[in-house]
Amino acid sequence: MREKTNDRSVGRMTLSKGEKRQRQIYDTAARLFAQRGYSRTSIRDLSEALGLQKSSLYHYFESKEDLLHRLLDQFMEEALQRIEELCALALPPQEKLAAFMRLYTSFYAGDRDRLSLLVNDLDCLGGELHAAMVAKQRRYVAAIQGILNEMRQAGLMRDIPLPVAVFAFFGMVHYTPKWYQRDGGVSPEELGRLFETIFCHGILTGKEQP
Amino acid sequence: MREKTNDRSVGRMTLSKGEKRQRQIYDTAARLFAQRGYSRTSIRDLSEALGLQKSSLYHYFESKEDLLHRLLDQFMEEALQRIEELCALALPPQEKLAAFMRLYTSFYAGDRDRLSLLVNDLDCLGGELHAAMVAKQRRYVAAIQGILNEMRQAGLMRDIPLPVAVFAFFGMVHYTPKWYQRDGGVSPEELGRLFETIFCHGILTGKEQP
DNA sequence: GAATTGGCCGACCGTTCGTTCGATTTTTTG
DNA sequence: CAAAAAATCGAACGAACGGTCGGCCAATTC
Repeated sequence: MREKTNDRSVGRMTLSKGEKRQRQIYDTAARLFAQRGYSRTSIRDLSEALGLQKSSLYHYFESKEDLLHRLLDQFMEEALQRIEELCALALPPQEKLAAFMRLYTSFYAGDRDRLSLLVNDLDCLGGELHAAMVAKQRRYVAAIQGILNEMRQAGLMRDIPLPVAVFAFFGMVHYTPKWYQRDGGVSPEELGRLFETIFCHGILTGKEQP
Repeated sequence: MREKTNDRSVGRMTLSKGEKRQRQIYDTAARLFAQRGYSRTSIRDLSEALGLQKSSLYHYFESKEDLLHRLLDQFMEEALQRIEELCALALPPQEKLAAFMRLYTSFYAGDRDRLSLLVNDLDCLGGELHAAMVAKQRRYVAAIQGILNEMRQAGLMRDIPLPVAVFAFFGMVHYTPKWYQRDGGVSPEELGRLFETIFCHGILTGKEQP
């Protein structure tokens, strides 16, 4: 039950008891970790929230760190897949930039718990696990940096250092777990459009904009 | 040596041995807490970095939580003082907004360690201490929200919900500890001007801009 | 120079942490 | 329905944590 891929579950619609439990554990862990932070949330906290003994949990992950890694890895992998899918499209850079921001924002702000882990607790991983996650993060940065570079060369961008622009955007999105709530009247998709407005008007010259 | 105010030190230029030690301890604590996070940094870590026994540290603060609170309180108090000083000035709202952003950014990005504590470890405080810090934070939010409200009423702002605009800005600045380094070619003051550019063009209509 | 204070040490305490292990119960398989 | 596998339990472990206490040493005060 702790193997990375479960062959029997592909293409089936009913979940076995163990699979249901696994999802329940992962979701609860993400929620608790996001609420109180990974390091201050104990395995005991998690087990009590689930109504299980803490020793029972170790049938679903190898260690607390492994649990965090699985949560982060699944989340980032899905995001990366969608993003690189979008980057492969043949779109004019300006439209690609806007689409990127809408996708990134809506996906991340749409799963507040996981984003919170990504932003706050990634450094709790050590050694290889940490390095692997950082490597995945760099692929995001490279993606948006590539798009912005095109815009710069086309003379469409203000005189702002590329990293400053990139991290201004990441800052907006990655800070959302601290304040944004889905049920507050603004959907993740709307938030994506709003960030697109702010960022595009913020870093682009209006030369070719409507 | 752990009293909140030290009468003998006011208006004197030389620091006693204990006062020097106190600063050394606070600065080292801020650095370590920022590097590895408050909860994962032990009193033992701090004592080893200082070359002292951990019991010795308790002459300078009452508890680990008290130490964090002092770091945050000093930092926020100084920031608030400067900000409310600026807000008291009779400036047109647009200039005030720009000045606010430059001040806020340069002050916060100028002390990466303390900002990191503020963003990441404020929730490690419990009860009254936490409530007091949150109350101070609200004064920032109220300040910038007030300015933006003026701009909105004057019809100078895009159709963006006020909280979204406010936290987009806070997001940019509060995310800087994750990537920004003073010696990377951009000074905190320059960064403030860049964020001003991005944010103002991002949320304001160009109607009354040069 | 004696008395007082502030700074520091080293040993120790109780608690909580993540993790392990063998036994037992529940579910799935043939 | 029996055998195999998966899931859960309860007790225990060593390590690390924040914090305390009494005594020692050096600096300051009178």
